[in-house]
Amino acid sequence: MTKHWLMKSEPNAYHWNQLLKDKTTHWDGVRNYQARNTMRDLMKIGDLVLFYHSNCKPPHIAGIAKVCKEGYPDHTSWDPDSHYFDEKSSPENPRWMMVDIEAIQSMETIVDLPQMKGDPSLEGMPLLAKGQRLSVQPVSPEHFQRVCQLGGLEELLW
DNA sequence: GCCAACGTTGGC
DNA sequence: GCCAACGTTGGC
Repeated sequence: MTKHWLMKSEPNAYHWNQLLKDKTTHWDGVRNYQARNTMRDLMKIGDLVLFYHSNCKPPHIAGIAKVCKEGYPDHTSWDPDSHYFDEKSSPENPRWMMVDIEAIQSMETIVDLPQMKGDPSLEGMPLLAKGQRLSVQPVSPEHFQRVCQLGGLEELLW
């Protein structure tokens, strides 16, 4: 059963266009337990991902990706030179996990946050909940479908 | 730049 | 186990 997720990235940290160039990337740097557990336990190969640009004007969904490698240790967590270094993590006892994702396709038109907030059929979407800041979060199949539709991808079946 | 919301830390 | 202090997220 394919599941659906949303992953946030600040455009100046890792831009959707970079994923288009790279084809795939490992989602390193998540240092939140709930998001880690989602990547470690729940995200499976083939699951679909909304790629969200946060902390920009306006925040928006830029494209669709899929999980291409399931949870494994985030090596940046034991790299002292990494911005994401965590002294409590080691190769023997990794504390943080990541998945790999692969770009599928850009939105025809980006779907921005005000648009999503104003769409009645996206009511209840976790992204839109007040105060939520999870960088990896679930999306219902219906909400995923609707965002694709708003982004001009209605001809495709997700 | 502001600040509300949230998660983590650490003293007790 | 509680909770105050602190740091971060991220929209505005």
